[in-house]
Amino acid sequence: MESVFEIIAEPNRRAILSLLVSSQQSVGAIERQLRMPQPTVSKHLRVLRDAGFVESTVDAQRRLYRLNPEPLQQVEAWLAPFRRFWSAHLDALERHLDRMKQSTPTKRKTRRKPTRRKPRT
Amino acid sequence: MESVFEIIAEPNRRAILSLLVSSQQSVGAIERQLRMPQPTVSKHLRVLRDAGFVESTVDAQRRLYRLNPEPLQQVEAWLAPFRRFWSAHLDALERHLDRMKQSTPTKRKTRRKPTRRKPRT
DNA sequence: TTTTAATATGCCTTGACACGTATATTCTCT
DNA sequence: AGAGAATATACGTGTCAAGGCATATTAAAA
Repeated sequence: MESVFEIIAEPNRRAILSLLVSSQQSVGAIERQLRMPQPTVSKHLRVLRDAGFVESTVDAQRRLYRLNPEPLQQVEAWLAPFRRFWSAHLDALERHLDRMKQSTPTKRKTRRKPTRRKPRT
Repeated sequence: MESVFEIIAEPNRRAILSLLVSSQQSVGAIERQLRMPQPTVSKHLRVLRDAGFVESTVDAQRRLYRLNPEPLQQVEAWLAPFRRFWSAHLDALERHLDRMKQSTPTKRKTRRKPTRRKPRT
């Protein structure tokens, strides 16, 4: 289980995380609210904890799990560069710029019609 | 392949998406820049396209792929509620509130020592 | 029309992971 | 100490997706 993205790819884990936004929860509480078998909850919590998404404290026999934001910030970070795509309604503009750049590392004078392209090296 | 999260769970797909941030690219260009076999690229692009992450236009035999932001906005949306966890440095405050809520749906009088916390309810 | 470039698809294998069920572990309370 | 609650872990199983390789497809160039 490498990246944070694989962690949050699992629906149940996302559910657990979302649940923990409001407050910390015991395993049993999660189990009941999300209607999933206890071993499933524990296993997912294990994964989440190993990945640093949650932390736990002990309260007698029960464990209270709470959110730890760091790993999610990685997602946030990855997402950042894309944000410019919807932050304004510059859809058209952006598409325009897109066309202009058209970077293709190999030298390539590609145009459409009469002038074709050279047989690429 | 259901959720957008599973789509971006794959490292190569994330790489492709990131590559498309700068400009649209042909399959071959992606293939070369990311150093991955062509079928792999095509397959991932297929997945990305089916999921609405990219769109393509035809340029002779080659296809130009460009980004489509919508699906990523879903990630953004899911992430939103968590943002309050790092937006301010209210880590301490937040942890405090966390403790206060402490919801445990079932009736449960199990307490620890003489004076624990009030039996909730 | 034959060849070559660019991309897509099909098949097969392999590995990862989620789940269910059973069981172990650790507390608490009587 | 014994019973029961809360949580963790082990094991076996099925599924599904990613990769490799070969091949099909489409378009262009010779």
